[in-house]
Amino acid sequence: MIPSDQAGVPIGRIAPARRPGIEVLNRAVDLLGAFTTGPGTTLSLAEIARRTGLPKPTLHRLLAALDALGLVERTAGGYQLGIRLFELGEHVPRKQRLREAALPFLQDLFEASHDTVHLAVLDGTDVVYLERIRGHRPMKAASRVGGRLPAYCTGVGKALLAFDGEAAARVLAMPLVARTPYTITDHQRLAQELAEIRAAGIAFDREENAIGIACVAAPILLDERAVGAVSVTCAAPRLDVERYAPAVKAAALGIRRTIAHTPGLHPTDAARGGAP
Amino acid sequence: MIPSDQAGVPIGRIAPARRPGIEVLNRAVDLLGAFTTGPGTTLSLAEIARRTGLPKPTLHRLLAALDALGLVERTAGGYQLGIRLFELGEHVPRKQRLREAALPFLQDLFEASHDTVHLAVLDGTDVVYLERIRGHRPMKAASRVGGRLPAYCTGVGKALLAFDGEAAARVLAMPLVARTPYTITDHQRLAQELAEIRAAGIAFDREENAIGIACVAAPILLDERAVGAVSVTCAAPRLDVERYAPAVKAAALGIRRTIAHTPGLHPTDAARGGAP
DNA sequence: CGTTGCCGTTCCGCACGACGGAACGCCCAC
DNA sequence: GTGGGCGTTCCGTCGTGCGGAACGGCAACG
Repeated sequence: MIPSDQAGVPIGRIAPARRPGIEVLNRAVDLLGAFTTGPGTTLSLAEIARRTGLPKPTLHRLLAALDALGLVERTAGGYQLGIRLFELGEHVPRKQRLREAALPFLQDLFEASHDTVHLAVLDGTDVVYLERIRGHRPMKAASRVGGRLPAYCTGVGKALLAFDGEAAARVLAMPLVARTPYTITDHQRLAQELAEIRAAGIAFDREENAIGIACVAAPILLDERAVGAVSVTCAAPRLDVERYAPAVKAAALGIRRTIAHTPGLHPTDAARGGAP
Repeated sequence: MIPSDQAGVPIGRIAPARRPGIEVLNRAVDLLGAFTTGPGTTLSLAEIARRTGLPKPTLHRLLAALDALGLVERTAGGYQLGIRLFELGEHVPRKQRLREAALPFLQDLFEASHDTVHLAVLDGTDVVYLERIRGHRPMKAASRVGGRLPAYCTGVGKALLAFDGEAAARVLAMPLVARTPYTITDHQRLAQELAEIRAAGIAFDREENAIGIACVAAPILLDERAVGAVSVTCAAPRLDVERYAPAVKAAALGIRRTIAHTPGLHPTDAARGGAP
């Protein structure tokens, strides 16, 4: 009687996009991630639905659950990330230990250069900034602590990739989109540059991520693997970024020395970071 | 015939402890929380099982899922909290905005007192520390940024409760366990003290949380409600903590002025924090 | 004023995915 | 050799997360 019955297979069902893991968790983290992509820190349910593509009733339920757990807080204008997340974030050892050991050296580097100084680690195929020290000079395309950028187009990112084979392999198997005319988009060229960085122990970014921004970066090595990277960033016209190379390298070595054999600085994972 | 069959109700099934929300999420957060209770930052699966009471196969599955999401990282000796959590934590507006506005005032307070300075907010019936500035004086019972303490036995906690009716009500409906001989464990007495704090705009902690530690705290008010609190902490023998009261109060007022009408500083929630 | 659009919210029956006891292989300490 | 603790896999069951549909409130519109 009802014609559409014949279809048998429901049409609306667009490939459930089989991801590994537990669906609810994946979705919940997508939801939380919506707060870190794009501007705004307080999002309405509808806005989250737009960013994540999840159906509204589902979000409603998830948000209620996350609110009760303190991962999200309900405010007048919508929802925002909750204090509990901050609490958990402060207990992340990769961040905690590295930052603690590195801070004095970052300070020195800042004194010496009076330009923006960064400390970052690798996560999948991205870099995440753990710390930043900056002066009063305006810096467009401002990075932020807790911010995330593709590794292949940043100084710290390339420094890290050069000393992390697995991660490099993942990046080299992934389309490299141009963020400026200077971004490296050719896999072979990237592989070659990583080799050079590996040899020199220093990496440069010359407006590959943002026009007008250049930087020098050095990896912090431990057992032949990079557990983090330091960099000095400044306005591109000043081509003397290279002047800071020795200082940056020295800072990285200093940090390496103080963390010596601190455990738990590199994860032993492999998966993750696969790109469409 | 197996006699136990007659029971009808399975014995092992200890009341599923009906919590609201989504079970998987509750458990996942319990799991993550295991890393913030007790010492150690790298836990084995078995250790997590002990702390959370969850069955091992379940944990195994959860950990794999959380690892794939970056909330947890697998290392040589077990699991640890993952960078992704730090990333999310840095995007929490309650923390971000307050901290940013407060930092200069905290610095001033430190210059003036040369004792440990704290910035904290309320979460449920606890306080969570957002920032700490401390000198070289050793301070036992060390607090930590991202740390959590019951509100009723800390200076900042009482300052916050005095100006948050809902939270105070929740605390007053909850058993108050003594952490030192000086801890307030009587509900009526606490209610009275909160009233005094409300009148004076200043709170004291005289070894109520830890022996040998005293502090002065003042709430940061916005629309009659506390959105955070500042405190100066020092060794208890020095009974002149009161000397700092004016400075602490002034700092709180200064912070209040700079955040003026910043939105999103207090959550509108209610639930949560119910205690067994 | 009715209308339209977008919002957050509730309902409810179905299907699928999380669940965990049981059992396994491993390594280490005794 | 043996016992205990560990991480891991399997698999049948049942509970629970799912989301389309429908609702009421609100603001902007003609």
